[in-house]
Amino acid sequence: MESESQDPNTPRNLGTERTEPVRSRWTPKPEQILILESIFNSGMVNPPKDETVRIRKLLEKFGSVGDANVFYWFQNRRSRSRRRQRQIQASLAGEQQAQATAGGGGGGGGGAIQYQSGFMVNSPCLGLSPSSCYVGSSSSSSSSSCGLVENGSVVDDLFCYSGQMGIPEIEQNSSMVSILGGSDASNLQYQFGNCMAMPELFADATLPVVQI
Amino acid sequence: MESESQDPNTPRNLGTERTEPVRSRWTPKPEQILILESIFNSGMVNPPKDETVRIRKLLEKFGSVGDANVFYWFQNRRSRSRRRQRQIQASLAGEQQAQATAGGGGGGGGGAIQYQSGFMVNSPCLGLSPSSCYVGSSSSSSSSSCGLVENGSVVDDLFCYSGQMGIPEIEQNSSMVSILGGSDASNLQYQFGNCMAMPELFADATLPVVQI
DNA sequence: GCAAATTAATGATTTATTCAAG
DNA sequence: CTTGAATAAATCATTAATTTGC
Repeated sequence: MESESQDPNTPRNLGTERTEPVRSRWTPKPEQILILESIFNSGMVNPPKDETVRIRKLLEKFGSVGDANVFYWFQNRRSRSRRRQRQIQASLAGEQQAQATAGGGGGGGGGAIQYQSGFMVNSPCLGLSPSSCYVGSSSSSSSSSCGLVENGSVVDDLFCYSGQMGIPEIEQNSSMVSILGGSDASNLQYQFGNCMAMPELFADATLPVVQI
Repeated sequence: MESESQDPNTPRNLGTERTEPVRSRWTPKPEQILILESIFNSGMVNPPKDETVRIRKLLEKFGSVGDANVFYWFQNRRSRSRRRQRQIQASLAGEQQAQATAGGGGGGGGGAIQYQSGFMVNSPCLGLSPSSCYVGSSSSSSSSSCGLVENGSVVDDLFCYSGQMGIPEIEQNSSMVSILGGSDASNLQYQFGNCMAMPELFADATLPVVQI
């Protein structure tokens, strides 16, 4: 009720408008990206809702996040990973025009992404269960309730994924390096989140309430 | 660790699975469809979140619904409306192969769908605001808190959309007729909603909590 | 060094497609 | 076959990198 919210105008910017709601977006912290990447690389590329909540709670130790942000992240991650894979395939096909079925070994090439749209046991290593899920925050973290230690080697432990990972997909280049380099968990610039209209994202579907 | 024998496949059911949660889906009541159609036809083809909640609350007077159901309904409605439009266009183009720009009047043809990705003032007639939004439930409604009367003519009033509608799109054929024919608001077969894993649909995004 | 301008990366939204219940 | 649900693809829009001129 009381839906007398602010002026429902300005779907996008009008250019000369200054009363923009300035819909700001979540900016994941380096540690959060680490966690997300590790989960994704561990094979859980499409976590179900309950797992997403768990992931969100874990990420919240490093800055405020919403479930939707986590969901979006995985969705985008999946999509872009797939697209990159396709582009690689296309460029290879275009490059070697007619040299198909070159029986290269299993190591380097592109691996097919294995979805698991329904469920998944758990992330093998980072697991989200109270196992050894430690993230190294480089300096002056408050050591909150979750056991987060600052260390460099545990970051590698984060990526252990118990031997077999879901997606090979060699792409440590993008952000991981800079993360491990210049991480500083002190700046908590928390956005405010006006989220005027996100059409997706609803909590209840398929009748959570019965309501006779 | 426990990755062996947990075949990460089964994106959907394997068919032979018996421990299926049996994801049952929402079955909108005729009155609910009426409301939804009227809102859609009134021009609000993509209601923002708060409007969706309002719509859901209105629909709940006729049976249990979730916000996600409402969102899905509009999404599918938009999509299929557009597809039908396209098919009509395609068939027309294929039929009259080269007779383009036949200056026919404004009445019949296909109108372009006008999205409103961000907001919308309100539904003109049905409005969801406590205006004259009455839906005719054919018999023995409980006349709950919202002023819902049973009447045949108000159904036409429901579709009034105050003079100018958003999408002409002649398609009263599909469901509206059967609705007005065999409506009976008494059967409240409420589903249970197990919703094992709906990856979309989350309530919070863009940092609802601050949580320093 | 710094800030405006430009580009790249990516979070969020919408559309198209697919699957499956009824 | 219709249509609710789910997901992938495409697109939009904002934030971070970066370049550029001073």
